[in-house]
Amino acid sequence: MDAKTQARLTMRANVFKALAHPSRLLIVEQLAHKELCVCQLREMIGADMSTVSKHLSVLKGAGMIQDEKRGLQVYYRLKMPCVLRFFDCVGEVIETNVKEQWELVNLR
Amino acid sequence: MDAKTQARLTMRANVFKALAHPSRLLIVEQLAHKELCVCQLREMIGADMSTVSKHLSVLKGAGMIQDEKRGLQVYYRLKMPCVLRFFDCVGEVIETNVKEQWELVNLR
DNA sequence: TCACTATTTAGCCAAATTGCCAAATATGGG
DNA sequence: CCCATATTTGGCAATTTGGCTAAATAGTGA
Repeated sequence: MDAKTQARLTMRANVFKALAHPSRLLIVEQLAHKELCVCQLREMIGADMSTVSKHLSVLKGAGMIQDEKRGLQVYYRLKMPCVLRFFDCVGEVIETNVKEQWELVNLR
Repeated sequence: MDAKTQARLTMRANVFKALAHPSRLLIVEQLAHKELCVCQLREMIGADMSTVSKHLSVLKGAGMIQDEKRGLQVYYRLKMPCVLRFFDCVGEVIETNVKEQWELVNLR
């Protein structure tokens, strides 16, 4: 694998990595509806605020969300709504997996 | 976050986690064209065969690829081609990021 | 300025990931 | 059966990630 391909794939992998955590997926889902501040996301996720802040910085670092400070709060919003299209296929993958496992269990 | 939501998000995150590695992305890209055996993928990736095998088992565990043993070789193929649709958006995200960084650098 | 709130950052530790080597497993050919 | 090849598995060290607490930073209002 040449260096250029390696670089391209690493950048892409980083985008997926940003989505590879339940809390970060919840953040993306919620921001799909409307912008939210850190404290609102903290409530939804139920983790320490510092933890949520770190998750947000991961998503921001990957270019998926934007932040804007207004008064004391920092509001985040989805910058790349195209990532929402991922979820259909992800759901399809999971559905297929579960179906197959179900059939495996019912073998006789 | 209730347990059901947590479970749903964890399953989804696992699908993204499976794609969150350069070598595994290369595997998915290559299998999009045609099925390949481990040794062919090993050449493309340039890592130890055991390493490639482990990557393949991650993708298989996530339900993204299928394997079939024929003779000495094990051939893998893409089971969920819908994941290829991800790549358009991922490319868009990266393009936007790079564009913004470029503009930042050229500020004066 | 001082106190208060919202957020980020730093530091720490546990857990997960990655990649190699070596060993185990499976298959095909003499 | 014996040997060679293809693949998987187990084990280990190095690195990364995740989440907490505590400290630092920033904005608001008295």
